[in-house]
Amino acid sequence: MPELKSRQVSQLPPLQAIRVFEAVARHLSFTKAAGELGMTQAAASYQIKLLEERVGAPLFLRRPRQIVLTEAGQRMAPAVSEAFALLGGAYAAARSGADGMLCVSTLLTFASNWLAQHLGSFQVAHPSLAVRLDTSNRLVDFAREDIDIAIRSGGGNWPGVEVHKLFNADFTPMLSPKLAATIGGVKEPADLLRLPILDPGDIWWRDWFIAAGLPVEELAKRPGSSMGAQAYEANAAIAGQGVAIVTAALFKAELADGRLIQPFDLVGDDGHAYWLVYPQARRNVPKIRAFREWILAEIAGQ
Amino acid sequence: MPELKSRQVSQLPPLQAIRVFEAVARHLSFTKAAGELGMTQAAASYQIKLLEERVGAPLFLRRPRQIVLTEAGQRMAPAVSEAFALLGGAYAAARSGADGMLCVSTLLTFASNWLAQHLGSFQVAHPSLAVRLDTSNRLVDFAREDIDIAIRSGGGNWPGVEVHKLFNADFTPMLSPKLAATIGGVKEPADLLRLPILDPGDIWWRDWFIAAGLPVEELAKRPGSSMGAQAYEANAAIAGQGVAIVTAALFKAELADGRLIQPFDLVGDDGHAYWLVYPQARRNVPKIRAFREWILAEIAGQ
DNA sequence: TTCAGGCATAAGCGCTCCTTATGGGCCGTG
DNA sequence: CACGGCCCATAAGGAGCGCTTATGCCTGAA
Repeated sequence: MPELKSRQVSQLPPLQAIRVFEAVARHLSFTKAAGELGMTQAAASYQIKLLEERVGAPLFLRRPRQIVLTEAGQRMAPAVSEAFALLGGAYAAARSGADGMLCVSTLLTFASNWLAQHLGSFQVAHPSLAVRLDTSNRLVDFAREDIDIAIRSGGGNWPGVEVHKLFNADFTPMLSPKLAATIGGVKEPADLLRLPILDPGDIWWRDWFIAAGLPVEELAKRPGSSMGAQAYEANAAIAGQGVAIVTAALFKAELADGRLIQPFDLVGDDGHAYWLVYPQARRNVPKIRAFREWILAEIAGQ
Repeated sequence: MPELKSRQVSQLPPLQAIRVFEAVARHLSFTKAAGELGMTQAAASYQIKLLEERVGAPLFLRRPRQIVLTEAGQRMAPAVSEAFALLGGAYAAARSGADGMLCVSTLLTFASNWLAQHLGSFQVAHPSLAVRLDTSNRLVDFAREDIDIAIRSGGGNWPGVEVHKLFNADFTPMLSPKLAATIGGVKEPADLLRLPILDPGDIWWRDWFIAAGLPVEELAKRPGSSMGAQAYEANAAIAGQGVAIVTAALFKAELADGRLIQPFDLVGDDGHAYWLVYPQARRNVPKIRAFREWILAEIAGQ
């Protein structure tokens, strides 16, 4: 659309020159304005001259000890100042306003079993930061979604992002004490075979069974019912519906208050872990740095 | 004032990037925005990336077939657009607004005896141009006064200005027919000696007397009374108070209607002339070009 | 008269910003 | 299902804008 192009080009003034004009009009001094803008007096003089040529009229009258605005300059100055105030405000708002809202994409399980219990201390430490949680198991693409930082599970090798390991995604069977009591307690791995297995198709079960020396064929026979999130399976386990295989680190509260028990110390580990990830380019953004430092300290401290 | 400097520098965004942002936000397309701004898509991409780094947050989400504003971008876009509208308006107003007012500095005599009678046709030809006359005999300095164009009398060799000769500042005696009748008509130069000479100390009288073969000693004896402007002396002459030596070209109307007569064809010429002058740099400014072309045609046509 | 303050101007160069070229991702179509 | 088109990202390279330094001029004050 060439007509748009020519229209715009001719309609907008040289911006750098306008910025200088605004400062000079405010100070009524080339030297002072140049100082404010961090450049030399000669540069200011150059820009004003440039702008005057573009406008087609002098903007300042050069009087011996000072300069004054011409009529044309007087007409232009107020609007220009206002425009820059607007621009500066919008820019500042975007800078700090963006800092006021932290969008965290997190896995459902992590959100309900870890963040929900810890986020309070982050809010206390950063009261001006509003946290928006976006829980989904999708692998977020920072370029396509309005997400600042994410919790992911996996191998930790994603390109273009900064990663910090939170904890290993090891896994171990867990069940309610009441369910365990129905068979007189779970003493050894084989006891599990006498109980319902939640999501027996899960590769974790297979890995753990192998590690525990149990026959994996058993699993195949079980009716499959994947709920797709540890939190759901854990709830089923708490309700006594079966044994779930989950990451122990995410259920410390349930273990502590006895809703769940972890019958064996043996944990499986497929090399996966929970990671904190965010775009490398944004590692120094205040709110991202704040969240990173908080969560790493929180993980290390517990 | 270093604190001002740092404040400003950090507060204002990179303007070129902001301009690109405004266009991209309007089109929601890098390619189209780049087209509007007359640059390549790569350049727009570069500037947006730059701005995003400065703001500390992404401004657009890159979706497959289009881009959308992030929250931060949405906050910034309206204010930025408004600011640019303001800027564009102020700039356009200064460009055309400056064209709407033409400040002419002119000699008193020229204003009252030539411009006053001709300016009407200029107004008709350029109805949108308001002309402000600044009559004074000072030599205006375009850098110090808010003047677009000037009429000057002199040798025509001024530095830094464009000059056009309007007519020679030749001079010749003029008087009212009634005064001439009091001595039975003015037939030859010597007749003037029998009449009052207005401003006899004027160098023009001396030059003309010499050219006419009259004794200049006569002039020295006369009581001096310079009025400093031809218009005043001409008025005195019209009132019959004496003989004035003035530039004939400026009194064509008075000659035509008989208020003044020019008894001799002999004119003095000291090499001076009336000139149209204006800053060289502004020779192509529309209103200046308009006035120049008009006055030269007017002079040539009469 | 000299000095200080302020703007204009010239020369020179660095750095921003733009261009060209290329690649990748996604969508529609044959 | 593969291909072409559309759009954005990125890298490398170059041009010109816009800055700096240096200097001069003018004016008003001491």
